[in-house]
Amino acid sequence: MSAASRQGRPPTIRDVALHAGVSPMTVSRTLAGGANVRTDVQERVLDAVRELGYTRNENARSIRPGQASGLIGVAITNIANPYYGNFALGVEEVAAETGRRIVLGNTGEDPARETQLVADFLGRQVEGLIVVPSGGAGEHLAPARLGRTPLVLASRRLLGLEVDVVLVDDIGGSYRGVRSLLETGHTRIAFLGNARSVFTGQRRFEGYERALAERGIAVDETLVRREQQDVESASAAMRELLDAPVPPTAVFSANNRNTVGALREIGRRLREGAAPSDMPAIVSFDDFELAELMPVPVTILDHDARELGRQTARLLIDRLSAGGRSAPARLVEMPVRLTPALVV
Amino acid sequence: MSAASRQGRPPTIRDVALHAGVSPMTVSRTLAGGANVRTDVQERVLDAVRELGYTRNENARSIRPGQASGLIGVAITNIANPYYGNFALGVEEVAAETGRRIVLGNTGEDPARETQLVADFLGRQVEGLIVVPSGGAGEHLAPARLGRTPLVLASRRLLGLEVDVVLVDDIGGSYRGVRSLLETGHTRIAFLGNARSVFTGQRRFEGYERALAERGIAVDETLVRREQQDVESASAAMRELLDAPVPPTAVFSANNRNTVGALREIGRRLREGAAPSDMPAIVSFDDFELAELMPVPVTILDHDARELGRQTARLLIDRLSAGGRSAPARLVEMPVRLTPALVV
DNA sequence: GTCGGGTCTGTTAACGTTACCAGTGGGTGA
DNA sequence: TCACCCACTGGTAACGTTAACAGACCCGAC
Repeated sequence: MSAASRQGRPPTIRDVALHAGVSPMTVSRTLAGGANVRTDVQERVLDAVRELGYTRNENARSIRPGQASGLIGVAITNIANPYYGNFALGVEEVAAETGRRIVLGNTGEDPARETQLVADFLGRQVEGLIVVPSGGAGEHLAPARLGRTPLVLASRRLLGLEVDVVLVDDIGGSYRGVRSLLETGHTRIAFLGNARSVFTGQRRFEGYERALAERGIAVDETLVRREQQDVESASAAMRELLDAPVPPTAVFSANNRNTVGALREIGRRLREGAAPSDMPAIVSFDDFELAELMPVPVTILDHDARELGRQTARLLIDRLSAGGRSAPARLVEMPVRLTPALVV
Repeated sequence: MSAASRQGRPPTIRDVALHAGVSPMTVSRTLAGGANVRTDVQERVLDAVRELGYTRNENARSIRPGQASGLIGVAITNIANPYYGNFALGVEEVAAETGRRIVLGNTGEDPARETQLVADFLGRQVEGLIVVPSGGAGEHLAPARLGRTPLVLASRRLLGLEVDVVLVDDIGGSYRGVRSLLETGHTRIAFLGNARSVFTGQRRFEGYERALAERGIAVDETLVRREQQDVESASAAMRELLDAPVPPTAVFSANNRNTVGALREIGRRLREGAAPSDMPAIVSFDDFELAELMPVPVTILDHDARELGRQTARLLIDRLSAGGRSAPARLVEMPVRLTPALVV
């Protein structure tokens, strides 16, 4: 029988103390490492712990001053996206190294949910916050709201917020991707991406623009589609582009969702008898599995989401171990790797 | 200035009370909904809350008897896998409906990490646990360890553990998938899957076996590969199969990782000049994006991971709202949908 | 012998919150 | 006029934990 002493409530340190015939303090000391507790007493305590199935109440522990909760709040925009899954994995990895755990929340790109999430994280006494901002103005991340809780932003930046940020080299990556298309002779290159209001969407468009400008090519607004939110709308945008009187010969897709949507549309046309050689070449920002098996050449602009997570977590851990001292905000930019299309 | 009253520590309910000229109790009542607090007093309190940037300390709150933490611990084997990402999303969705939040942990298929994770979850006073077991014996999930904390298992089952489980119709799905291959005339069908010790690996093999047996075909052990852990080893296994004196004409892949590995190997051969018609047909348990664009026909056995997450969460929420009453353990089996290969 | 130092253990008082009880004051009905 | 109820507010004590202090004991040095 390992029944708790009180009806249906988990055993407390007092129950363990009683069971082992010592004071709660001795139990606490034993569990904290056993300094200044006789070995035989420690054993008695640990036996009692096992017998009662005692687990220390971390919440009660964390309300005492100086006791950190060991939690890091992570707010991402979409857990189902493997990109953010990998990001979370990287964060978790680094957090685990310092014995911390992550609480993960999904904002679904909704600023209201993000606000609520951050408030909840703070209420649970997280030691620090990692946020992939979902586009809102970000008052809920203002220093006054966060108090002493450090914050690191990932992927996107918020204007007017002086905090650590880890970004991807969106502009440089896009520039190189589009340049690779120009070098193989393409001049009508379409852009599929996020709205101007999305930080990465804007930056990736900048890279596109810059590469074209270098060749003296003006942006053709009829080739630019920036409102797609999901795979379906990306497919639709691709359909419009391909049905235009003079369709593009190449497409620069600024993110994973757009790439998948574009490829779905291409697949549809191939099944209807279109020739692969009539389909545009694709450059995709963000990797996806089996890209090398696509019926049209797909060049990948890849960055390691997991490493992005690690870097972000490291900046945060840095702040945490620095105590209260506030260093200036840092900016880290992750490199982007270009993988040329494999020819099937 | 919204400086906290005490150096660098977040404001407490007492600070708010002082600032609003009321007692802590009145603040607590206001924050709990405002019953029996005059409207003008409520406003004064809420003003003080805003001004000080006060957030209720949920940890302190949760140590009082009868106050639930509002947390659900979710242990999955691999966050980076979009399958589990979608699963987590489903859980989060249902949890959010009841105002609860999830704490997500990654076990990486390591029973030791799972044990640690569960202990930590319990220490943080989660209201319930959702676990995708990572293959260990599961003593850390025994009722004695969990006390009153309800547990629901997803995807896999643990022998000797009488708890709610949500499974996928592994056997039936595999059976149908393999039968579809038999019906199109294949008789040499290879199996790529998980080790016998993995619950789903065993079940999916059973479906494969059953479909073959129905046609009077004995399992050819030279066509069975069950030790692959990742994409690379799956590719290697596929290579061996294709290099055999009499290669299989079709491959049943029991999970996403094996499918991707097999397709990578097929892609390699196609780039080296092999004819698509010489490649085996594929049936894949688990969906993946752009399957319809593969150079060989891929039939998909799909189940909705997000819905699996929702179902799992619902079983748990049920237990939570049932109070202490213990109903018998339930088993839910999710259906599997077969999507025939699209011909390019 | 006793003093100093160490090791070991227990007592007390918080941490931030809320349930419970005890008021206070005003209104209503007899 | 008085009893009673109700709406409102505050004091007290507890939730499970640990830091700080205090005491008990033992050992060796003077």
